[in-house]
Amino acid sequence: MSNTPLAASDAPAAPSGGAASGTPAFSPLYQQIKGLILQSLQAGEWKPGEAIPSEMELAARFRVSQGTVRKAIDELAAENLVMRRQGKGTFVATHAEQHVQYRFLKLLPDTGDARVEGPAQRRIIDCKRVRASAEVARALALRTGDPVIQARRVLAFSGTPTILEDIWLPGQAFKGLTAQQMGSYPGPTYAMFEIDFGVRMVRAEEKIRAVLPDADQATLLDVTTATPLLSVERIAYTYNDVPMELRRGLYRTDTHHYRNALS
Amino acid sequence: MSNTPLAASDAPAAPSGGAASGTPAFSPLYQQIKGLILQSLQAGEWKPGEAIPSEMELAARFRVSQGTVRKAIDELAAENLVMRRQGKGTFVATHAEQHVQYRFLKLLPDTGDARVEGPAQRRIIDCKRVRASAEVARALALRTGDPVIQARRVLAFSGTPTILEDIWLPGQAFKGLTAQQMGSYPGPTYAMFEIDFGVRMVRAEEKIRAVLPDADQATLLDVTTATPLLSVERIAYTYNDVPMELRRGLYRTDTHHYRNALS
DNA sequence: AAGTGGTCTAGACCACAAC
DNA sequence: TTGTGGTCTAGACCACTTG
Repeated sequence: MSNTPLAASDAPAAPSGGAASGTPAFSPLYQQIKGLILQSLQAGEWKPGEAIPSEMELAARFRVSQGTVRKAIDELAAENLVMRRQGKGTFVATHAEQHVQYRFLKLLPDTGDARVEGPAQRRIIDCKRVRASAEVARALALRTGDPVIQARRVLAFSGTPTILEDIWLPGQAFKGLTAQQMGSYPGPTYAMFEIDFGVRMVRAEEKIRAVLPDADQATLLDVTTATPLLSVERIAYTYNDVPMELRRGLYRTDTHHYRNALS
Repeated sequence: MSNTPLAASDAPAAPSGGAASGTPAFSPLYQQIKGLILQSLQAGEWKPGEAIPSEMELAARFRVSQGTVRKAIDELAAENLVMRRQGKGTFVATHAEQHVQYRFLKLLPDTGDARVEGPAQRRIIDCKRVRASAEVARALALRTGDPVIQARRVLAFSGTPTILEDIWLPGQAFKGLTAQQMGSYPGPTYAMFEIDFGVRMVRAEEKIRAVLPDADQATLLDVTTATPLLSVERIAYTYNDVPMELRRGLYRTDTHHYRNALS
């Protein structure tokens, strides 16, 4: 078969892209296929937790070999966008029934007994509509003054308040989010975002500092204002690197620690 | 060709492993090839920075197809153990001429201008032979009282002391390490470990907390004892998950932050 | 021109899950 | 038994680097 796939409804453009401009911008076929699958994911053609079509079906749809589709899916799986299960199929990743709950939370109890810790108790302090400050607007790629939803909550482990979080969400996408919703949903908040708002967090970046809490923060975490805390500023992104959440966490690290693997 | 490679000097065992014991312990061919390449890397058959044999050569040596070798190398490259360069070959990864210097250091200046920051000024405070405490011994998989080398140093950026590190190394492997060596080597310390001691750090794990410094630490970092600092406890591993370094870092986060990407 | 890694294909067979 | 992802092969061709 020719390297250039035939024209078809879903078929990709010829692999060798690039017009008269400077760089050839060569893009391999499997990357183009990956992009097409990504578009379908983004468009919601397959919902979180559902199976996507089999490799053979996708190969037929895109007029390429199974191996090419496989390599595209390999990369999506490596980025945690889909999940493969031998004998069953490939499924759209979700924060709900994830192998690890709380995929983005790297705070673990100091005791080696990882994840024997029960789910956190949540206490919603606040949840209101506000206007974006310059800083919040920049983080969420909005304009200063745009409507945002701001929430504050405390997570406690076995009765000890351990995490204080301030969360900012674009008002547009999260219209109608209530404190009730934030507090009552069982399971990860990001799962609730998927189900109730169709917003899927795909990756995140964190900036970590050591800080001292102000009086309010100290009270909520049941520590003194002289207790050093971990400040974790997270920006979470959906598809296409669109920021959809700014989250400032204050972590107590007297019985927990932030764990990171380097390679 | 048969799925079972022929017996040869370097040829892997039959792909379907497992004797009469419980689990079949099936291991795909490419994993076995990966293991064999790993052994050669560990044995020093190819030095850091050198090229390993081409895929065709390895395929011939192991009596498998090029595609199988490719998949094995793919995984090694994903783990940063080797580095592929199209048209040139596959090279043993090194901390020396790494694309990013300081592969394991995630502290960045707050200014978005990443890595415009010059190299850190190093000041060795101390470097001596001591006996392992219970804690150090556990981290390095030694016995309490075994000889270890302990070093303390301060890293400064543009004149501001920013990182205070205490480092413990197994005395066995690092016999003869001097303060002179720690201070005078240009480039990453891990590169010096490779060249002078043949020890290659392959991955690491960090536990991060917020702490207050004691008087000594505060003095060395030019802060007060009320200044919250990031405590970064790192264990670095060579091949086969053998721990070879314990490092406790104190980071000032007034002009820098610890950056982490989640996916 | 020769050698390397990178892409793409087509087909065979294996392991796993569900019916 | 059927269908899924997973492995393995063999061969063709492309892109990049070096001589």
